Amino acid sequence: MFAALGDETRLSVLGRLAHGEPQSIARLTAGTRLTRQAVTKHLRVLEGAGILRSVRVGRESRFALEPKPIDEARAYLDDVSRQWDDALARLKAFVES
Amino acid sequence: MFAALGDETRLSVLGRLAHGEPQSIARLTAGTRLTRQAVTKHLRVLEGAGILRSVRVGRESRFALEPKPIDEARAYLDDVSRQWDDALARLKAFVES
DNA sequence: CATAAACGCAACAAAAAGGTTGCTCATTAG
DNA sequence: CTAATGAGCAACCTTTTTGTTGCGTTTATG
Repeated sequence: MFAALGDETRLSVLGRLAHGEPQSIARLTAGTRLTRQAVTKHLRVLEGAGILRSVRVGRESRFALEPKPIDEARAYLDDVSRQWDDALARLKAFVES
Repeated sequence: MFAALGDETRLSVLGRLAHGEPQSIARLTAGTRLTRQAVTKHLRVLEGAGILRSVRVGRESRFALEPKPIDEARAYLDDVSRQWDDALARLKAFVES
């Protein structure tokens, strides 16, 4: 999941898909300096991580965002952050005792 | 940032640091099947991403969590999620009009 | 129907990531 | 003081990622 997000190209694709409608591969390729196949691979990675969902309509594949995995990632970070806060609080309590 | 989180070993290190006190490299290595150097590399990656902070105390380096970058990542995911919700809302409004 | 657009698949090349080994240095413990 | 522990550095190897090129297939368009 995080590995899928850990790439500039994929993050930019995500950004473009986040605030618009589903887009085809050719459309997503325009605006990058990469070939269509390179972009395709990135899209498949994101799809494999469950972040995107693709639908074939006519001769094009349209990719759209799938918000659930993103929420899960957010929840995970919440967890880490909260655990750390707790650990600090315990440390503080220990030091002050 | 996400790239730094996108590795099992590093995630587990993060998990172990999240709910405890700062730990040395040798300590973090125990419990993995990796060599100390391998773990060291992962720690440096996390440090390079700003997720960890290391302090040399005596002959050991202790690593601790730095919560700010994690909050930033969370905020980013919030953003993407919110933008997508808005996009869906706009689409819905458009369809119903 | 002929052509072009959008895509999938496979082979390949280059670069980056992940990991090990060997050696050295500094710090602590006995 | 001596030995052992905790680390840093560098070279090297293997695997994964990232990207390209070439070719074939399906769908739309003039």
